[in-house]
Amino acid sequence: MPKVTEEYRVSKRAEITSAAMRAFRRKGFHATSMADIITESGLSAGAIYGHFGGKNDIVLEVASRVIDARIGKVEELSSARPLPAPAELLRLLASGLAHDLGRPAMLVQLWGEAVTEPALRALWGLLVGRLRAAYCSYLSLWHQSEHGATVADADRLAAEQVVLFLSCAQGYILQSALVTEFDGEAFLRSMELHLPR
Amino acid sequence: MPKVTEEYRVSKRAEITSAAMRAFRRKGFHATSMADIITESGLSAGAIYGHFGGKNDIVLEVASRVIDARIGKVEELSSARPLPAPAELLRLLASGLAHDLGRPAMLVQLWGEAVTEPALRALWGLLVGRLRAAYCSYLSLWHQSEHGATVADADRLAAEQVVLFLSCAQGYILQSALVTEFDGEAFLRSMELHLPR
DNA sequence: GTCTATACCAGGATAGAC
DNA sequence: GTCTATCCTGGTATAGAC
Repeated sequence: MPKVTEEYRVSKRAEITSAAMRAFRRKGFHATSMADIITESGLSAGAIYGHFGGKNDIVLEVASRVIDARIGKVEELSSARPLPAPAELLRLLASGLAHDLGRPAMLVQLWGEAVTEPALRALWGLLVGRLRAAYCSYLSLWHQSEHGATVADADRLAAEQVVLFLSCAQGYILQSALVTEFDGEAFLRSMELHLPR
Repeated sequence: MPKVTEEYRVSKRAEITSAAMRAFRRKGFHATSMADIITESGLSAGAIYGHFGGKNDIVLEVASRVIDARIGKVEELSSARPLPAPAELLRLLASGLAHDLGRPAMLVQLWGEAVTEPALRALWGLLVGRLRAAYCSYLSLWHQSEHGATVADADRLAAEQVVLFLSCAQGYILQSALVTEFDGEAFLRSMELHLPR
């Protein structure tokens, strides 16, 4: 295969994915039809089906992008000095998410979809596993640097606490998607006060 | 209107709602079609549309039932003595939910749906508001009885913390619906260790 | 690779008899 | 109130020309 063709293919997929994200962001996930994606991309049905197997395929790509960005952020912040505090990390994740998606309604719809779509569910499991691992090593570093814990103690604490932090991130996403008068700042302040430090 | 007719109407609605819940529990929410509900109920399309405006209507009823049961549980446990600890309350809610729904996949799909269905979203907002209020007064009682806090202090603490507890409940639901090898016990133990007490 | 046009299907809802 | 049969819409995916 000639290299130009491969590059072209990749960039075309990215272009379509971006268009889909814009559409999803505007109308939500279920309400967006292939016709919407076609319009938004400026391409045609045929062109899109030449690059993706179908709507499901596109969704997988979009999900990867969004969650990958979060994993990248946690990893990046893990090597920042001074290390941000746990609640501060949540705040930074939230603002990155808001920047990418506006209201993260799309993610909530993605969860709903993953319940019945095996491929999406598998992908989600994989990505959240990686996110958890990244969060876990961040937490371990935090306990070492902030409280001078031994590596073993820090790892154990991190493993226990990571599920709590993930839940808070998920709760934040859910509530900001569904509660009309959601007060993100109040939520994050509450995390600062009452999450383990 | 004659009383028998009204009673009949109510019991018929309940019968249909139960059938719908069984179907949802088995196949998930989106994958369940009206045809499935019709089969499961042993009734006909006409009969069902005589009692509900459509699928959406049925969903609203189901959602009410499920969340109402949770609210009732929190209120009931608030007057139990000795008052269960916060993490214990979560454990009891989780087991009640498992009893009603098995894997609470249906709830996650409901969230996804609520993003785009205004009626469902409004209902969800209302119900979660009530759940939050119930949880809040429970937490206040807890701080008073366990730590001898003044009413004012207990109320303030409760208001700050309630969002954290709700997030944990939501995280539990999400993860138990989507993570194949989800370990509910480990999750709850982690809550016991690291949530405020 | 991409376009237009269209086949095809699932599923929610209704009509009309009883 | 309930049944059967059927309509109709919205939406995915494909066929075939360029």
